[in-house]
Amino acid sequence: MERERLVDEVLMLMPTLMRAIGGPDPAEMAEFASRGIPVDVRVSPGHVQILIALSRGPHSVGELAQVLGVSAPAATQLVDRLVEHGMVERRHGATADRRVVVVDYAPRMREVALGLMEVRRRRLKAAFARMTDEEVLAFVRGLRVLTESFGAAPGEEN
Amino acid sequence: MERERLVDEVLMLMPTLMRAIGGPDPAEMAEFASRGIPVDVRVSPGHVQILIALSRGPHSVGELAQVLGVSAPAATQLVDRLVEHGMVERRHGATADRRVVVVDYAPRMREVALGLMEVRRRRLKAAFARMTDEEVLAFVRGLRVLTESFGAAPGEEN
DNA sequence: ATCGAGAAATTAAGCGCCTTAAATAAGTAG
DNA sequence: CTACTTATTTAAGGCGCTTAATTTCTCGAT
Repeated sequence: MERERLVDEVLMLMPTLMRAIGGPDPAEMAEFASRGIPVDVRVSPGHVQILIALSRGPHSVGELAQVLGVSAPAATQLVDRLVEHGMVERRHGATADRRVVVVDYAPRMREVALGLMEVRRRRLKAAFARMTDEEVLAFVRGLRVLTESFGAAPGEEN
Repeated sequence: MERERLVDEVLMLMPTLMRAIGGPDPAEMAEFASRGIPVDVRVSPGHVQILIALSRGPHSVGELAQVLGVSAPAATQLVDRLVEHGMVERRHGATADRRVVVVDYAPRMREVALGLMEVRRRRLKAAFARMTDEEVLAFVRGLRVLTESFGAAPGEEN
C-alpha cells in the first residue's frame, strides 16, 4: 500500500492549506470596506467557527470552547475580539445559572455576521467548484473521520 | 445542492483538526524520552513539513519558505529551532552562491528525524485505518485541489 | 574595476492564538 | 455557614507568522 506517501502528503499539505485559509483575502477586505467595518478587522478561522456555531443558536463560552476544541480562556479571548467589533454580545441567561455567559449575535448584526461568513465561504466554494459532488462529499467524510479520530471537538451533532 | 452545509462543516472542522494535530501527543513524548531527546522538544506541523521536505534532499531556506508557503523569516525561524535541537544543520553550498544557506539533516540525525516523523505519521495512519484505500485517496485528492486552489505552496512536484 | 540594482538570509518589532496557573463569582452540599 | 465544585475571566508566557530594515553577496553596466 502507498499510504505512507499519502500520509506524508497530508502532513505536508494540511498546514500550508490552513495558513492560506487563515490569511487575509482581498475580496474580504473589499467586503469590509463596503460595510463600513474598520479595516483592521481580521476574522480568523476561530472567529468564523464561532460565528457558524452561533448560527445554530446562542452558546455559552464553555460550549464554544468545547465545540472549537480549545481552552476556556481561548474561547473568552475569541469572543472578546468579536465583541470589540460589535459582531456578538454577551448576555446573562435571565433565570439561569448566573455564572454562565451566553454569547449571541449582536442585535442587528446577525445579517452582517452571515455576510462576513459568506465572504469566507466563497473562497472554499470556489475551490469546491473544481470538484464533483461526490468528490466534495468524500473529502468532507475524510475530514470527519480524521477530526473524530483525533479526539477533537464533538462537532455539535446536527 | 447541499454544498452550503458542507462548506460550513469544513470551515468548522479544519481549524479544530489542525489544532488537534499540532498539539502534543503522549506517544510522541514517550518516543522522545526513549531517545534521550530533551522533553521540551515540540515538533510543530511546520517543523514536520521541513523534515519531510528534507527527506527529498537538502533545501535552501528560500526553497523551504516557498514549499511551506510562509515568509523567509518564518522559514529561518523554523530552521533555527530545528538546529537548536540538533536535528538539522546549515551549510554553505561549496561552490555555489554564497548567499544561500543550504539546510540538511545533521550528520547522524537523519534516522532520528525519520523516527520523529514516524511518530507523527502514526497518528494519521491510525486515523486512516478507519477508511478504505479509496476513501483515503479521495480525501487526499480533495486536499490537493483545495491547496492548489488557494494558491498555496506548489507542493514540490514529486 | 567599481558602482549600484537586486537577491538570499537574517534580525528586529509586533500581533494573534493558544496554553497553564491563578483569581472571581456563583451554585451546591454538608 | 463553610467547603467544594463549576463557569468565566485575568495574567503571564510561548510560538508562529508578518512586514520592515540590515547584512552579505552576485551581477551587469558604465
